[in-house]
Amino acid sequence: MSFSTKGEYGVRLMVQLGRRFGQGPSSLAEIAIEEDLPRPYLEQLVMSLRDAGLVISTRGSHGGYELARAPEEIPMIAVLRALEGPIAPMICATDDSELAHEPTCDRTARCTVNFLWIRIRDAISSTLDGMSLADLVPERVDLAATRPIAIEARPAPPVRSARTPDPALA
Amino acid sequence: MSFSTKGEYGVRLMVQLGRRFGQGPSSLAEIAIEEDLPRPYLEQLVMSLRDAGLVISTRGSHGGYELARAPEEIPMIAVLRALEGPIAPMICATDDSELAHEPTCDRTARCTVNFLWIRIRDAISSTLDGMSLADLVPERVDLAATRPIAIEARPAPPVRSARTPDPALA
DNA sequence: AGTAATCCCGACAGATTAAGTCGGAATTCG
DNA sequence: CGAATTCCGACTTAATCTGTCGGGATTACT
Repeated sequence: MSFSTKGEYGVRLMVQLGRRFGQGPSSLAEIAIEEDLPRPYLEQLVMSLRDAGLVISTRGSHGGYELARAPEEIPMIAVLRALEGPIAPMICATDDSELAHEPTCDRTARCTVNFLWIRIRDAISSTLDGMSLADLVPERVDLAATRPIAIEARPAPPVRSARTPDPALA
Repeated sequence: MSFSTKGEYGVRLMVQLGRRFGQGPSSLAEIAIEEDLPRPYLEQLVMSLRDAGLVISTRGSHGGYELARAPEEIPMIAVLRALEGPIAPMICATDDSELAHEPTCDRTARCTVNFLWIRIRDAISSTLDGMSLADLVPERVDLAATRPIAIEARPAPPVRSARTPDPALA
């Protein structure tokens, strides 16, 4: 069970953009060097982020990418969905799962097991719901200093809402 | 982000064994037919489960597999770990992750991002901690009838309440 | 206008892994 | 003995992920 490195690289890219938020567009080449990642590959990833409305691009000289909104307004679940697709621990644990497979619910354990995947999916979703990019933007040093608070003070993500409607959140 | 079908098949196998608990060993061929899964592949999977001490095997004629303990005593996290390896959403998010990579914590976002994987890993772990094989063993019909109880009776998972799983895509 | 920087995008290659198969050896029951 | 069954390693095939390449489009600056 794992995410792909696509997710890893993409999140690192977003963190870099988060650090530079408000400074105008940053070029991919710059970030690729800073993070020591292959630039051509980042080019692929950033397109998913752009299509999801999480970053905006500026073409031409002195162009680059920047966050579409402040890091606080970018839920991590949107980032990972853009990079990795829907959060589904198993193919059947997507939207339609609850009823779509009823007809095949004979004596096999298929649908029974589905219950498990849905629970896991919800656990991941609610964790991610409680995190925004801002939670990852500080440098490691800062993060380490506040970590006990960061972890304990946010036990069960209270699913904060009432913020600008998220276009990437479907 | 997903589990492999190895996990799916393996859990279904475990559910079948759970249904037959106390009836002596069941052959794989039998279960493969019931679940409509390739028997040779199940053979591979069940070895992981055996090595993990979750099932015991009886060789020879009239042999087969059976649960090593009652379904209530088999936490689902053990089943998935046996089938899929450690619950690590990213390679670095295993136990040692916290300190092993400190030296490489320069200005890149690598370790910062690690924080995210650890949160996700913990969310999955605590969900799975609250479930045993017994929660999946009843037939689908029975499960549906008793589900509210099955969920509430185990307070552990910090998953949001008994509401039916969010149909709005993870 | 020209040039350099940058995004944009499709196609491709290589590596890795997952999924599934096969054949046969070892073990046990009747 | 012979049938049923676990056990186990090797193999194949298919898919996916990771990463590369080449060039076109767009813009800022001089």
